[in-house]
Amino acid sequence: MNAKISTPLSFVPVEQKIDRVCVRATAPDAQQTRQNVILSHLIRHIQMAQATQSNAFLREYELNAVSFTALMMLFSSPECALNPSELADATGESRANVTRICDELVAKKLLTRSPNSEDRRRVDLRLAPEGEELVQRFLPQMRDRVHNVFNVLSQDERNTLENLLKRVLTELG
Amino acid sequence: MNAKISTPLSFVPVEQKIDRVCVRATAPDAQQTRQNVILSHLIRHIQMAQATQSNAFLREYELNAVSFTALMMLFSSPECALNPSELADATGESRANVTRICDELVAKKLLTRSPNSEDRRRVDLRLAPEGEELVQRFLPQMRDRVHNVFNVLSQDERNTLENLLKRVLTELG
DNA sequence: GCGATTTAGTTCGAAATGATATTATCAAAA
DNA sequence: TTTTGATAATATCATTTCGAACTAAATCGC
Repeated sequence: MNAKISTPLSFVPVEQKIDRVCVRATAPDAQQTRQNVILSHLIRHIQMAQATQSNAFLREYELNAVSFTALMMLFSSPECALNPSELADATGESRANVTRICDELVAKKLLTRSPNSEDRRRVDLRLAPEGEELVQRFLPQMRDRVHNVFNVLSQDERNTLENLLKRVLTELG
Repeated sequence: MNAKISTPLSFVPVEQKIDRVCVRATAPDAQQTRQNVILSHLIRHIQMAQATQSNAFLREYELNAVSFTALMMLFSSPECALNPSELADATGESRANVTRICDELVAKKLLTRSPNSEDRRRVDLRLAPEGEELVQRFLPQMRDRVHNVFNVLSQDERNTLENLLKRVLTELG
């Protein structure tokens, strides 16, 4: 019953291919290109592996990683309320997708939608009590999942990683 | 100041929300939880921003990031050939998706499919000359895109980042 | 004020992706 | 040999996602 998908996440074959790309491409600064591409793919593989694992865990509870993230971001907002566009920024999802996700969450009574009194274009999304309970219930388990992954690094290393990733993200803005 | 007009990618609001999650969750090791969650979301946001940018660039040429990565991985393989499952590992995509992607690439004459002579279950995917040209043509531009992002880091910092990310990915395997 | 522009949110259609079942082949054990 | 199980690839179906078009409401410029 160990349906653990045999996921050979070994990055070695990927890295070898990137090496060969750089050899074949004969770029002027092949070494740096090689490293940049590797960094890019590392991030991609990590993200996909994380999403896959989170989704597999949450599926039993008829949730997915994006919905849970949305609930968590609401959970952590003042009065548990956000606008759809704020939620889109917080989760990284498109606004269209946020609309759909909120449809689902409202249908599940985890979330309420109400018109904003000051700006009638806006909508207030507010976490319902059931949504709050749900977040409280799953947070520890989700925390453990993330925990185990980054615990291979020391505190210093985590600080370094955080700093480096933030600078990279800033560059993408 | 903080309200940067054209920067929806600002991570600051996300980080503030993560902070509040940790405060509310009252975990025993809130500080470390906070950092782990931030790291997780940083990686997610970087990956999504990268994918969005690459897709936007490649769309003009009726390609997407995944297809291009597939072509690149073939480009760098011995004899420009791989099996679908190898290609799935190299790209991080599911096998089902690799089948579909290859359907497209074969239709575009960028790729050929032929049965493997030794094991008739297998299929040999081979980059067609047109596919090879295409990779050669776009590689410099794709390289520049990745380049600019990671160039904010020094050589030492890139080495560190590579090392840290590899250890994280290993933990996910 | 008032038209033009911008912004917030949604809708809709198309594209991308994954999970599962299916088919064909190989490998290994009985 | 026959059977059993594993593996490779695909087909099928449902879900997820984004982009573009759209509506409504606010704001800006005059």
